[in-house]
Amino acid sequence: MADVARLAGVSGQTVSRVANDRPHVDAATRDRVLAAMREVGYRPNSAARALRNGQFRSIGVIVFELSSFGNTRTFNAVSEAATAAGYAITLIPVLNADQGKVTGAFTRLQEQAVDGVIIQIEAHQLDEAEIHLPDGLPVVVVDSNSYYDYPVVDTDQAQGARIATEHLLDLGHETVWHLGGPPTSFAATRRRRSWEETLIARGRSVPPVLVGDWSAASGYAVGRQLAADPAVTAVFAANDEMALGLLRALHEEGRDIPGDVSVVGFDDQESASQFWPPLTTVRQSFADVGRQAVAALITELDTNEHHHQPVSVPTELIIRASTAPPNRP
Amino acid sequence: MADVARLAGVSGQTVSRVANDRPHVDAATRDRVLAAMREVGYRPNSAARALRNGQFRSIGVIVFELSSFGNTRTFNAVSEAATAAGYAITLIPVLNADQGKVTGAFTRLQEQAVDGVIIQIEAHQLDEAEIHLPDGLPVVVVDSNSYYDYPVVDTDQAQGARIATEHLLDLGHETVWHLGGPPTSFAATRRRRSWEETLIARGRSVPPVLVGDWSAASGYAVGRQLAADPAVTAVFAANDEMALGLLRALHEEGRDIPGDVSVVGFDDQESASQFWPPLTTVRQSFADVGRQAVAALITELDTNEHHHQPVSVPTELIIRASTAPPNRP
DNA sequence: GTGGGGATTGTTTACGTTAACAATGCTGGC
DNA sequence: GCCAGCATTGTTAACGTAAACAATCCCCAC
Repeated sequence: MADVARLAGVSGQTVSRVANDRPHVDAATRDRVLAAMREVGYRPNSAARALRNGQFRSIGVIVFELSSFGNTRTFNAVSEAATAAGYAITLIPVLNADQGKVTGAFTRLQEQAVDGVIIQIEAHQLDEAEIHLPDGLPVVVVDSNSYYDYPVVDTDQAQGARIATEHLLDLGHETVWHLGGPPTSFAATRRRRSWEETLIARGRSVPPVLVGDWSAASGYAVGRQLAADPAVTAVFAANDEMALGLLRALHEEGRDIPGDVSVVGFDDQESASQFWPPLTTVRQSFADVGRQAVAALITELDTNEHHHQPVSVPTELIIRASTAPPNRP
Repeated sequence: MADVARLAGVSGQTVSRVANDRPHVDAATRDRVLAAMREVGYRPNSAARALRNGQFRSIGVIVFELSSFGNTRTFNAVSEAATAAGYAITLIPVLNADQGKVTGAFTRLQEQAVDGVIIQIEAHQLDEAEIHLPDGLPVVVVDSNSYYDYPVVDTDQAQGARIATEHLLDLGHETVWHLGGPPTSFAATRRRRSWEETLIARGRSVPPVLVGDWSAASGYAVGRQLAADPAVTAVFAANDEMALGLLRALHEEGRDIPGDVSVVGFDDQESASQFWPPLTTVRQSFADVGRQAVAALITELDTNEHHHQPVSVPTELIIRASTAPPNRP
């Protein structure tokens, strides 16, 4: 900056004004400074800026398990939205989400001088008492329970599970089995509960829940039980991956899909349309969740006030070839 | 920091020494300072640190298309490795990789005061002439061609394609068709070339290449042609997603896998083992690529010298149920 | 012609940290 | 007992930027 000032024959302050597009700079002077900047290859040093202004134009993101499909997609949307809003993204991945790790991640983010934090970790893994946030560091929580003292953004899990279950019932199935996600997941819990409530509301029997861990392999393992049971004619899988494993188990057992068994997934991951058969599933908009989370955080940053209404992003049923009315014997 | 110093009755310098675990601090004093830190909730301000030290302990990552499987996995590994090494990750996603965007991403990273950059964009999308790096900002390129003036880390695409093709030939197939990735991708190009070279080395005919865009949907679209051609008995798909679409096309055409047609994929994404049938595929270790990239960058940071040998991470053939010897008519 | 007021530019200072140097006190060998 | 030398602690200055304030200068209304 000093070089630029010298070259342009102005003070550092004027360079600063030009760099920040502030008024009160003569057009000729501005051009001179801009030319000098180009010549010197001047880039403002954001460390100094951050130090001076007390903010970094940077958003910290704490993610647990970037490997899973949904988390990745959401993170992707968050990063795009943040970038579009002129914020950089500082990522802290947390491998095994225990208290210490999460708290440590927070500590690191504080040190990184981020302006706000988006936590993308299922909330029950957090113990509020354990996490000490500095006052004034805005936080938005994604994919979690909503009793937190922070704004929460999430897919409307209940609605998604309901339309999936109702779709199968409307096709004429007597009841719907459920291949659930891990009980440690709030999303899984809410999908399971909504499925159950939907069945009860329609006066149907509620079959026992089979539980996987989101992975296709677990869907296969659990799916073998479902495939072997001729009473099963309709299954709602808590995500597409497990549905994929279930499809394989049904194929192996020689059961026709959707002739013998209808399957609905959840996510609408890109390849779901290419499963065999193409999967009927609940599309959730990770992109919207990410965008909304960033929007909520930026609102907090700008206005400095929480608004605690949780944001629920609706889902949409995508009907493909894996569901059909049951074969009447 | 001033508060801590006052509370502990020492100077700021001593607090700094404690914070950085420097010697020359009395044990009693250290404890007093630590207690004061806890009481005040002191966290060092990394902006000031960065300003003072000229480095941020932060690595910038430029990623094109975080949505694709491989990129995401690699990025994930990069973030974990960097975190383990005590570096934070600053992500700049680039949506549509044109020159301007990439250059802009660089600019932003420079402003973010990162210590080094990992570029995870296929290199042919970059035009070296267009990119002006400040001297001394170390760069490592992932997944790209290797004629760059930066260290390059990538999966050994040629070896992977070779073992896939040889596996099919060894099973007794006359030749191997190829469902290739987009020609704009270096990885796709190298896989295609290696497949071709392997066929030629064995004196086999080289069928025309069919090209997809990595997506399962494109694999299906292209796969329909392959499925309709009875001469096709073995296909090497350039990634698992396209293989999934191909499997669907073969199922639709009523062709038995692996009885009529054998299929090999590339990636070994998690669900490949649950495809129908479970997919024989080439496993590439994105985790290794990410770790190596970080290691190379940190070496550069520490020693301040390039070492230009490209790093090639080997692949491994995972044999499952989608490949078998051809049916002899 | 004169003074007020706005536009433009410069000067000073502070942000929080740490390197370099200075100062103090203590230990031990002669 | 005295001084060298080391351990401990404090003081000063600087990193690059921008806010606050000060200083010019020019234009225009009277």
